[in-house]
Amino acid sequence: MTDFAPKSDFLRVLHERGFIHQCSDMAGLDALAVKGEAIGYIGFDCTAPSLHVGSLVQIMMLHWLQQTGNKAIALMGGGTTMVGDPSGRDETRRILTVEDIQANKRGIFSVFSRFLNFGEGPRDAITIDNAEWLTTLNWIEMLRDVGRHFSVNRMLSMDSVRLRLERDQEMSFIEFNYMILQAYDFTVLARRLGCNLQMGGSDQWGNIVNGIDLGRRMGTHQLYAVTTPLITTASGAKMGKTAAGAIWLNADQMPPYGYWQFWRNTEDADVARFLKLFTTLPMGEIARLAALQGAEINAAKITLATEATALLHGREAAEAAAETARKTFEEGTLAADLPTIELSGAEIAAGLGLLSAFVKAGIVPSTGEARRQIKSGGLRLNDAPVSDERAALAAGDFNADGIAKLSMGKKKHVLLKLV
RNA sequence: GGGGGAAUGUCCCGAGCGGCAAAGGGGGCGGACUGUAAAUCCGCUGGCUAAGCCUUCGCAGGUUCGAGUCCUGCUUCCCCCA
Repeated sequence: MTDFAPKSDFLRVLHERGFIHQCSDMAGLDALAVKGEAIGYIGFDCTAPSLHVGSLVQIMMLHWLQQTGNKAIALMGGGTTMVGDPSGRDETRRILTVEDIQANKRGIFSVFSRFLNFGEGPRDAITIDNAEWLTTLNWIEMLRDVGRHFSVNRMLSMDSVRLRLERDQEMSFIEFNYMILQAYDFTVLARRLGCNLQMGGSDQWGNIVNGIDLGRRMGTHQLYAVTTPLITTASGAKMGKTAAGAIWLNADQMPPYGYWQFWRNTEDADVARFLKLFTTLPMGEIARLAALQGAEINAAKITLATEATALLHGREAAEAAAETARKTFEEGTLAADLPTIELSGAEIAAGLGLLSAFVKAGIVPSTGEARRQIKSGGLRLNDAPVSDERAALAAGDFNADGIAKLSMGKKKHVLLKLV
């Protein structure tokens, strides 16, 4: 793969930016993409109301597919989510209700329009829900048309199944069928939309290749597979899964400022890789940023944060987040658009304890935690360390605009605003 | 169907002679060092109106001054035999 020089913009971009882990047939796919005839899809589970950063690599791949003149399909797994993908899971997924799945689908779709141009034109991206064909399948027909092409012997040898069996972990029949449905999706998309490429994370390789196989047996045109490497941080942690919660892509679950901060805090060793994967900056510019050493690399992190945030939330929100961070961290001044909690004057007059104020601001989960943080010197009111657990907020703690700043650690800041 | 084992601090793993807010990890949070980085070191890691009070060891009862620990029943999971 490394010695292959793609002729198509699509594969060249994916290759130089580090998106490709495996590909079923580089030359074959390249030939299609050169003509702008690659029609690729990625399936997205509807298990949560928003996608998180972990799905961003796939979204970026669709983005590039479209940007390089090919057709992108975002497949919503409204049907497959009812079954549950066992890949990479030790335990059976919780079975979601149909209503939940529908709600999740709406939340997830809102993100795609940021990265893809949807429409009716030949180069426009489209979205489609596999519930459309999966939910009306007839069991006997399915067995005869599709099931006969699957060898149970081979299914048992697939990682997603084998690993479970080897560890004596339960795998229910419904999950066992997941790979059949995903393979079937590929052939349906091939027949309906001329789709010829499925992309996904490296854990999807088995499922995707099954689809290619099924396509051949069912007489579709040649299908192709591309998978991305599993993206982890240099320290080995999975992307986007912090203890504070996942890094969601929907703004109502992860506001632009928080999203910007996530990228700003990237480890040094990850900066270059992430710039390539998660921004659309030209490679030359990335090379320049990647060459920065020591503390200067912070400039690259700021660029990474702003560019990545701009892709998702728009340039304006990204610049605003950058500015808020600059004021807060570099100048130490109040930035008005830090997360803000409103308080009434009456609450202050009634004597709101500082501990409770920190809880109210969502900085700590309990007053007990607030006490502990005070002991280790982690809490600050208007940048002055809090030392007295029994202190109460006073009118004097608020500035002329009726704002006080509560902080924990270096990074967590919340404004209290009198209304 | 028969026999055996397991469930612990609501993030995970895990120890726990009847005196237990419960060992030890991991993770996380805070502090120091730095550059809003990594690595390292230190501290913390049930709740509250806090020298006190309340609630935790699968569920429900029981024995006991006192139960995570003993007894009974139930639930779920695993293993062996059929």
